[in-house]
Amino acid sequence: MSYDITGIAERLQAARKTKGLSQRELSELAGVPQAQISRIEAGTVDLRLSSLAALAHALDLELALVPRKAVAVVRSLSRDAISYNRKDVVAIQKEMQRISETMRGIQMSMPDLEGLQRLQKSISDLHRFRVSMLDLEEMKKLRHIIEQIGRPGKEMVSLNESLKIMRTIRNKASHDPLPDSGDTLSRPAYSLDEEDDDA
Amino acid sequence: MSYDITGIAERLQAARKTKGLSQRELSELAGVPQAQISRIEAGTVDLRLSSLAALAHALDLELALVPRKAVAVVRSLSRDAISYNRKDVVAIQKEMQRISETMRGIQMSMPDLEGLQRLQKSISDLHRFRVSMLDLEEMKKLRHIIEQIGRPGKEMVSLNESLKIMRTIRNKASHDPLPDSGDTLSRPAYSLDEEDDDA
DNA sequence: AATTTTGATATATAAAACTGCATCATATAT
DNA sequence: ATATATGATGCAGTTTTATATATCAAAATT
Repeated sequence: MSYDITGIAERLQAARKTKGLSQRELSELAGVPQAQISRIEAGTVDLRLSSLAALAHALDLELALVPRKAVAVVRSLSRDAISYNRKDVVAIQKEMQRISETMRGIQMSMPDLEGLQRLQKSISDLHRFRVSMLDLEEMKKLRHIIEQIGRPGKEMVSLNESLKIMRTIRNKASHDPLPDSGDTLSRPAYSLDEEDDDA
Repeated sequence: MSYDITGIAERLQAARKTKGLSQRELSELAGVPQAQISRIEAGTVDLRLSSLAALAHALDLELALVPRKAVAVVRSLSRDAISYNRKDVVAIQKEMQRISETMRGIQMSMPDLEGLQRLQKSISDLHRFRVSMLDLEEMKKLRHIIEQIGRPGKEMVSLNESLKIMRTIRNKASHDPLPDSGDTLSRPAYSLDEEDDDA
């Protein structure tokens, strides 16, 4: 029993720190006094479900009762979110937007550029994948190169380079490990404190 | 908050009934008085973490704090498919959820079933794709067949069939036309902030 | 160096959980 | 019809949480 409670406390503290919140900040978010948060994190109180739920909510967590020893795809999904940097999602989306806009401009100024349709199709195909599967650095590279297409004298070079990067992006989306997927099937993602236990 | 607590109470009761235990039997297992269990299940008390942990343990459940981001990210990403039929997206997500739950059950009841890991990896790999790229009908089929895996005598047949459907799903996700692909580059598919109104 | 922030801890009080015990209404079994 | 099981609910006593408030030592910031 008690290990469950300890784990919960640890999980709460880890989450708070991950979000870069002080106890006082979390206190304001969750409506639980800072002094209580300190005790909770220290494991010196056996807190009530309502308090736990309030803290969890403030930390973008959700309380769940899951079967023990189960390994599930949903956990895989959760793992995605745990390990995934939300900033990257936003950044990738922004890159994609810029790429789209740049492509729009290129199509207007040089609609007959050879290979442009191919590039466009490649970019469109990225929509098949989750944003989280796309590589931010490669997307940045792509955008840079696509921007060069509009520069006189660099059209074909840049376009071909873009196609090359597109291939890289696609390959990574298709074959890169899912975020932490190597661990997904072998350990319980829900209980981060039990990594070395019950695997 | 309160919905979290309600959900927990309901989950506890459902688990107890699933296991065919009376409150008195669970009381003995968990060391929590029957009267209290009744109140807990009725949601009339704001129980302590230790009580919850004891009950969970007796019901072969595990208390976990899982990121709500997982849901939020899924929701966020599915908004990408603005022009896609939202009902389908939701339906696909539900199918995915059911598939996950079913897989969880199967893994608990037959963890050593040959090929199960392969199937699970295939399902995980679906996460590379946008929900909108997944075919609802195929997902339904998949769920149906996966549900058959749990039936005695049908394990291998159903599992192999599942793998086959998985291949179909994957192929369609990779090669089917994009939804409204003609508009892809002209609409702000990646402007999640604009759509991020409810949270 | 001075100031601010952070988490830990103490105090007193109100509220509520928890417990053992008992009992009731209803359902089920004999 | 009687006996048993089940979940709900009441009661009184005990324990503990939660809270507001305050303060401290250490760390971080200015």
